[in-house]
Amino acid sequence: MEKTRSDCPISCSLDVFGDKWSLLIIRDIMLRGKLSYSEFLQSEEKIATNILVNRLSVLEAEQIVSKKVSPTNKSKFIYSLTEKGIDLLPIIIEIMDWGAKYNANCPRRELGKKIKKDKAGAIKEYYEKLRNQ
Amino acid sequence: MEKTRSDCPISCSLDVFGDKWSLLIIRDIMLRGKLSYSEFLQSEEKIATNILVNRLSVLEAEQIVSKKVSPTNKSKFIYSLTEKGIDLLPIIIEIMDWGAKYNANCPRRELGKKIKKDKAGAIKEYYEKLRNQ
DNA sequence: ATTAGTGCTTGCAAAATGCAATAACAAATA
DNA sequence: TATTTGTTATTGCATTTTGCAAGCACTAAT
Repeated sequence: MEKTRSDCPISCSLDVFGDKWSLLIIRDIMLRGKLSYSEFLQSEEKIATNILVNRLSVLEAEQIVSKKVSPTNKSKFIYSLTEKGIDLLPIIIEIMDWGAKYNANCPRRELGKKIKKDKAGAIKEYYEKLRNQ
Repeated sequence: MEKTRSDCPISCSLDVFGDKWSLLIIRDIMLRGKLSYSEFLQSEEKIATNILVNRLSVLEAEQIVSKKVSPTNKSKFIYSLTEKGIDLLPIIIEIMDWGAKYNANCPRRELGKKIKKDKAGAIKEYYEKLRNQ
């Protein structure tokens, strides 16, 4: 990494993923089963290719995602979460919960409803799901 | 607000605070008892004045913070968290926990240790503290 | 041999950020 | 009253990041 602004853990975290795109890529991998560059590009927020390349490389450098050649298609790369990346789950869940609570236009779907009913249970469930893949 | 990128609650949340500075201002109010423009300026990350003004106005427009004239000094403004702002607590806590876990140079202080030992308890405790002020 | 899929680069315009200086205003002080 | 200090905010300018469109390199499939 370049340089940190301070030794505050919040500041250090934001140095890594404090932007409008990084956590959306994490969301795609974590909650939507997306694995590849072209799948990330298709998300409804329409990330630009140069931003996507840049964020993936930062996330890889920070060891939040790992990049491997696809076993089924040698010209394709597969991105997956590392342990450090999986540990972003509670942050993602809390941001989702807050967003759903305060945006009338953000309907809670399956996971959103589960979070509202039993947040700790939802986190636990998804942790297990993520660790076993 | 301008326009949202999608109706995903994570995306909508990041539309509001997905940058390197907004959550640091929230941190200052929430965990460090800072109240005023000049106190925010003093934080070790050294936010620029134009960014600070801009973020405070966005946070106020989003009803995350409220701005009032100081009762003790009529030429001073006091910023405080609204209910919506207080609800950012779990996000702040999770980001702090992740940052402390994965940055060797980010020592856990009081709150950090409390989070590691009993995260749910720490959140509950700070919720009560924030609601009663 | 051509076409389609996949990941990535480049160029350029627009927007955001960083930095330094300074303004507007109120309160305190000389 | 005049001056200084404290507080919030603006401005100008350089730098960096982002957004967008086009295209490149390579592999796989037809």
